[in-house]
Amino acid sequence: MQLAPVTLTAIASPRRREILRLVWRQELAAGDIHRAMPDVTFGAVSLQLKTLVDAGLVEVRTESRHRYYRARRDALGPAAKILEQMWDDALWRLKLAAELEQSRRGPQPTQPKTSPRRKRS
Amino acid sequence: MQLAPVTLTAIASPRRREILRLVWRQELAAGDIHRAMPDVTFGAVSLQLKTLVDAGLVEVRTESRHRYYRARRDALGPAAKILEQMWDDALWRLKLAAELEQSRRGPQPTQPKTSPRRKRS
DNA sequence: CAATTATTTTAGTTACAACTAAAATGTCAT
DNA sequence: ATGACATTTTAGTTGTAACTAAAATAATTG
Repeated sequence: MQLAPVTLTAIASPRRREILRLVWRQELAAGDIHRAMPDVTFGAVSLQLKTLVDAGLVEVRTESRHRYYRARRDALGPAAKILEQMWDDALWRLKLAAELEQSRRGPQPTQPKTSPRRKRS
Repeated sequence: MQLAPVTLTAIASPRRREILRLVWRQELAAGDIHRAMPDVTFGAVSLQLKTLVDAGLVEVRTESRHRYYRARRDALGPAAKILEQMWDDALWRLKLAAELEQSRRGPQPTQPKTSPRRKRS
């Protein structure tokens, strides 16, 4: 399989990666996708979906009034791994942050926030 | 190893991919790199080099008047494979094109290029 | 048919990446 | 120091990606 340059530009956009993540393992209607990202208009989401479809990275199925989108994971080839890894890493970091937050509330913070010096002079 | 989003935007640019290819397996001075892409100014190349260095994808070594650049293949992680594959594919296509060209000069073309007409008028 | 829902498309705005030309910086030789 | 070379940095231009608001399309329901 050949990885087109358009694939690289497609996954370089955070917004499109967000969409890809949503439809990675399940079909979602355009409206569902928009509901998951309320900071942009429906039109914006629709345009990005079109970009992804044109790049061959997402497939669409029309059913009655709805249009269901789903990632074509195979078409992404080696890029699929990169995305999954990025998402895993992000989860990992979130988890770490949450644990840190937790411990900050608890009895003894394991690490002072800044200036690790014990004492000077 | 964590693959930063900046890596994706870095390799999404054809110009930066061109540079990465040049310094993939050898050090090159900024001037050498510029000489290999005469369609842009030296300044433009220098800016892209800076972008690549800032993204951590290229390292630089200063020696006397020159600055030598080289790809950090390990820092690219899974993206390295993608790039190499793209370049291999491009070579592959070039090779096919060359063979086609060759056979066009030879006795029997295996495939007419377009419009199989023998002669006009 | 009209009204409702789901989505796309158009036209226009804005932010930014990639570039150029020119000035600035740094390094070596004389 | 002066000049030549190698490169970076600055300031300004331009093309385009990402967006918004609104109009257009399309399917469904009463």
